[in-house]
Amino acid sequence: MAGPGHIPEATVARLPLYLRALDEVAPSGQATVSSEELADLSGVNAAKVRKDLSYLGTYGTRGVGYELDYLTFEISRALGLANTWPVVVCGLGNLGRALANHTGFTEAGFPVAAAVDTDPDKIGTTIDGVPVFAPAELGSVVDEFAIAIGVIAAPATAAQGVADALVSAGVKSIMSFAPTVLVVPDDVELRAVDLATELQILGFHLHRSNENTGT
Amino acid sequence: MAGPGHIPEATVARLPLYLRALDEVAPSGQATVSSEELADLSGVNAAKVRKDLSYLGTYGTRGVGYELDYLTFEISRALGLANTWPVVVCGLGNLGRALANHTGFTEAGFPVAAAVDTDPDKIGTTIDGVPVFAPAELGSVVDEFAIAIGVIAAPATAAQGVADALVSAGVKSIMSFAPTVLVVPDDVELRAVDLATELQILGFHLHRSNENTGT
DNA sequence: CCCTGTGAAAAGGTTCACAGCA
DNA sequence: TGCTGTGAACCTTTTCACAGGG
Repeated sequence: MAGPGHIPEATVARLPLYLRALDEVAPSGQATVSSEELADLSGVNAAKVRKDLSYLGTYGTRGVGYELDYLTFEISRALGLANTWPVVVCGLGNLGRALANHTGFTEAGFPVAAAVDTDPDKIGTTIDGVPVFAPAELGSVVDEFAIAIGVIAAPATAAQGVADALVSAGVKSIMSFAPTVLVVPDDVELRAVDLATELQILGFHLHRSNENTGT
Repeated sequence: MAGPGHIPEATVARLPLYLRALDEVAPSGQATVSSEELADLSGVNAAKVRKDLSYLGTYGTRGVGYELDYLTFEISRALGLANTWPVVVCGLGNLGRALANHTGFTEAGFPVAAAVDTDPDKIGTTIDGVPVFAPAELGSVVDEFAIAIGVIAAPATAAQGVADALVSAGVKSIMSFAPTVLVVPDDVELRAVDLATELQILGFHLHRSNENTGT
């Protein structure tokens, strides 16, 4: 037995890819997968796959590969997917509504249990099966639905206030789509996804290759 | 003069943050910003800011800071924001519609010029001012609207086909929200944003801290 | 004295290459 | 022979610490 002493962040970020790859292999009925097969399906290289999996402990068989069921179980466990983690979506603009209704969340074990918005017309109603509450109710919502993760889809100007409210309510994990820097305590895990930033990074490369088309 | 010999990827990914920080400082009317101020506003540390900016060439004044207007201009230029890059959104499910209507894209210089969907009821209509075309029309859409970036919001099963079509049409930058690995030629820049994966990464840390709450 | 610019050190992550077990 | 597990080399990124100009 080799316990997962400490798993590097970069590895953690790839574990979901491996899990997806394993799901794709599963229907084939094969009992084992090689690191190369996993690598192809997850878009990384085989050496990296092996090193990543070695951090979970040693689950492969030399000359054979990894047992599919067992590996799936171990990765799921490392990711905490034995539990389901209820999510509250904060802000029901275009993006917020799409997220509240996003089937991929529930499928991955993160059901959207509640939403919060400032619009009086929405408060008290149900949107796509998700009950909508006022911001002031956030604390009790977190308790009642055992919210583990807050998703911030509010405008940039409101985002820090929402983050503060989530933190006060005891939420330790936040995923933000607001195009602004959020400040949270050290013990709160924050992941920021900024769509405009992503496009600007693509823009950099577009611009670069246009420049190099000269000379 | 020190030309931007080669800018590391990690730096490129932070340039949009600095730009946003500069926008926040602008209303104050101050003429210069220090690396520390920029650092606070963009959530990184000051040494990193200085090193990053040094890759663009040297624009700061010792003892004073960076001239706000000039720095804004230089970062914008490095990111290619002098141009606007029209975007096509492929797939008008929940997420696709939200993206097509996302004001942040246009504001950042990436107008959504067109959308593509398989639904005959949507083809030929206009959704939030964005004309919708059939997948088969993608080639001509890319030409007509001078599309620079393809955003894939189609289901996982359709995503690779959409990517192939975009590549055939000559698109060199793709942003994908589909929860699957996409294969594209080396000269095509691909950024994948997987929402379920992001939540799973948060789940890992939730799980970890729960474990450590014992003993 | 203040704040930038940058070598040098440290940390983190990736790739290589091969030993070792089935 | 086949494929895992892993030390070692390598590369990227971050951080430190301070020289140097305003």
